[in-house]
Amino acid sequence: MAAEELSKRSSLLWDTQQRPGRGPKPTVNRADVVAAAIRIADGEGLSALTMQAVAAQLGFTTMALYRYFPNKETLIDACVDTALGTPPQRSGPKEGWRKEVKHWAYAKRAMLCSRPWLAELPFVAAPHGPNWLSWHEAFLQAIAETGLSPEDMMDVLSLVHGYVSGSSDTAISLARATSRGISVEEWAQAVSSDLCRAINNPRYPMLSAILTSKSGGISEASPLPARAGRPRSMDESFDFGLERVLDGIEHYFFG
Amino acid sequence: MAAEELSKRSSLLWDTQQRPGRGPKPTVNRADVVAAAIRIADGEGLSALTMQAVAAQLGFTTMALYRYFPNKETLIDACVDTALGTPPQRSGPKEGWRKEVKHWAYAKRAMLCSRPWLAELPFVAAPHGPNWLSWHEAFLQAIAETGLSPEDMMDVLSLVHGYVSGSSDTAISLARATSRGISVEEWAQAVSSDLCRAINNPRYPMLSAILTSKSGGISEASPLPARAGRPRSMDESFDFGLERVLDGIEHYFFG
DNA sequence: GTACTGCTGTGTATGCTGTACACAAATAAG
DNA sequence: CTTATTTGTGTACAGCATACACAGCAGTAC
Repeated sequence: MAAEELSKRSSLLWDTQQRPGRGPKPTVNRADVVAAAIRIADGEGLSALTMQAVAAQLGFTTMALYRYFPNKETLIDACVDTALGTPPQRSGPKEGWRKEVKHWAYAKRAMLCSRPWLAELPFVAAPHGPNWLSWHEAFLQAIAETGLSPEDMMDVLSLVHGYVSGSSDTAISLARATSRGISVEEWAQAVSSDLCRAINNPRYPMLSAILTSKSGGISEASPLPARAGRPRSMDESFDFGLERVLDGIEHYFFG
Repeated sequence: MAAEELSKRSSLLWDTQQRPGRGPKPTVNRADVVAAAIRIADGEGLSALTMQAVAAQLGFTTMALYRYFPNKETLIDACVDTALGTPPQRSGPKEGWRKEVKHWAYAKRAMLCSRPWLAELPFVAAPHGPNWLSWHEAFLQAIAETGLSPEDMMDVLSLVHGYVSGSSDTAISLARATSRGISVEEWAQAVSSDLCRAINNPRYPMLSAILTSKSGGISEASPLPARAGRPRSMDESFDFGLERVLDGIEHYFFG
């Protein structure tokens, strides 16, 4: 049964290896192996992360790695958790839950963008390691003062967490492209040329209209409070969405 | 430069192959190849999706596939777009933007969960194909009546889209596990045993407190409007978050 | 001390992967 | 009919994760 496999993977993440005294001392430890692997992923992308590359980085034979991790999957599990890092420490007095959550959200987005290869892994399927928990812990501390019930706190956590990780996709995609030597302009060109295939295509009337409208065709006719009509940057859109999420939380819980 | 590669990948997604008359008729077409590949991914997971497996499924030699797709990456691009499918057609009168958006969000979540292998691909990096656009189109139609400006519509789209795809992670992970023969109980057990490592660990005081509190320890002391104290299911949490997102949008634009 | 045990890193081998290349059969255009 | 072009095949290769047997080291038991 594959369920045991899950718990094996997980236990390796939490295992503090105490070596019994017999035999030669290992020349490195698991953390060193993980560091080498992350260096490769950071520098050359996930596809360059092979067992041979990691071994070479450490001056080892490939097979020596299997003394530290039983297989590549568990090595990657460890890389993911280490790469998540720990959320930045917020020193000084609390600034209110809303500001605290915003800091957390920005930090998480920045972390994800700085390691675009993380998003190439189905890392929800990976076991939850110490650092993954520490991000959750930090969030809960950010909203500790609100006095919400445990269940509500977890719901708020999964709401914000969901929004942040989902809406960072585009930024991550850009980060990956630039780390592969594609310029921002080239990337934007590629994305927009995909979108522009909708123009004048009867299958996409709304999209077509929006893409051709010189910002305002629709909003001018509308009596609604519209923000400035210029197109928004990715970061502005992220920020806008985050504010709406926080509004939603605020209105529900704190009227 | 890798930028040309992006546009090559994209153009294959939109290409309606008209074959010049010379040479033998191909026995199948691209759609057949994609269908075979998706059948494999659906049935045996992404790791079983090899060129050899797809070819075997079609009764071909492996190399024959390269007459239809120049490499595996472009085949997968096509699989992703096809697997996204088209959003369900909403017939009948519109029920108001809020209900329409909810329908869209549920449909998208259901689609993602029904094909957990989609989440194993960095598919934001993939080019945006016809079906990807059709989901965006459907969303825009859901909020068409609001009369928002094009820029605001796009921001609302990316907000809801971000929330839905990000917060479906856990459900997708479960779907993947069950499709691999792991029972719901086993999966829940694995996840919760990871979480429970936080208990009594001084690194995770909040998490520890929340996990040990029998639902109410914190909320009882709170004068805030709390929902029923029982733990929520994944779907309930998703729904709760979605409502908050919609609240946020509503208050901002239609306050 | 000496023998034993269990660990480390190495060397070699295997099966699977994506894919390059040359070719034969098939088909339409001239 | 000839010629050009395309389909599917066969063979080949490099790169991948990993199984297995082995050599040497470092403690433990006597």
